[in-house]
Amino acid sequence: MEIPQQLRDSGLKATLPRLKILELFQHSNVRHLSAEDVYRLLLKENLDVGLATIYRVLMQFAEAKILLRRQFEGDRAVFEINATEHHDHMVCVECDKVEEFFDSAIEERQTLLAKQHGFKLRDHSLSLYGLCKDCVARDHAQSSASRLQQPHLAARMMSKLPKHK
Amino acid sequence: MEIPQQLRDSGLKATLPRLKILELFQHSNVRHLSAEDVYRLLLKENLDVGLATIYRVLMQFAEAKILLRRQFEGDRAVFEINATEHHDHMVCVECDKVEEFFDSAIEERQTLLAKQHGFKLRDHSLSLYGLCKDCVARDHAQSSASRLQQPHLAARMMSKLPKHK
DNA sequence: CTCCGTGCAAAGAGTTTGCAAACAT
DNA sequence: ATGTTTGCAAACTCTTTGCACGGAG
Repeated sequence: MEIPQQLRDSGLKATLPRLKILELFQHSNVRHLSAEDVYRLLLKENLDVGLATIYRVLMQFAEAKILLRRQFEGDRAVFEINATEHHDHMVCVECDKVEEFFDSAIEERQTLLAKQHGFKLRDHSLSLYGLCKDCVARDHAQSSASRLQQPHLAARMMSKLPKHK
Repeated sequence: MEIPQQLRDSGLKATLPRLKILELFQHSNVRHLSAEDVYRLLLKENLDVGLATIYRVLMQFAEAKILLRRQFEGDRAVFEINATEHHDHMVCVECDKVEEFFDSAIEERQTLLAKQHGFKLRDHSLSLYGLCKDCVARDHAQSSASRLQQPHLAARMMSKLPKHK
């Protein structure tokens, strides 16, 4: 669907900040972005947007179901585009990378358990926290090569951006 | 185990605020409390504690594994005593009540999925959000008895405390 | 007596809101 | 033209921290 149309369907005018933000989520290779991530990426493109606007737009997009808001451990919320099937997440506690997964067995158990408790399920969130494949490998390499003084061998996709908090 | 002993084992002196807070978690019929919940409950007992102290104590208890910190949807963290087996939560989006559940099938799938992704699992959190049995019943009663002008029929265990946020 | 722990006030991080100017339609 | 949207600054919420006093061991 055309992007401007997608916006109009939600009663939102097709403004530059909104178009750019949506574009980011559709084309960035990082699917999960925080308000600040979006802010910095737009500044990089010399877009003069305020952080407040980004929060507002993200909120509107989430209400319009264009984006999904996710709250992993910690304080910052991240957003992802709502185009794929429902899924849960594995979050790397070292590089913050987010992987998605889906398991119908777990989904079914959840539904069943809710029913057993007389609970009317509306939403659920499952997140696994740990070390991703890359970080396990890197950590292992480091402990072997011992005294390389923490090379901090890359990995963060949002490269330069200081790991806030 | 004696409470003061439990504290000393963690290198914490047995002070009044710490004793009272621990006592709260051990004897309150509400297992999940936020810093502010604790604050208000202590004030009710005419305990003159600062909110900052509560945050500090909760943090120390969480580090000492006496309490577990949980972050459900939204911004406030809640704590519960770490005395029972691992479990996950169903959180009522209407009355904020928290129910606990455990399902070994889900646990096993999680472990398996992590392994398949080369992910070194360290922690995980699963929360179901929806309406608890009581709220479903109350909502249903209301829509039948129609115009009773929102009786707000009870339910919140933390009674008088205004629903912060 | 000696630190550890406390209350208070102030700082911090992330997010939201009020407002006048700028923009989409 | 007109109702929306924006950027800025200030407000807000939850949490953490600095500091001097007070209490535990």
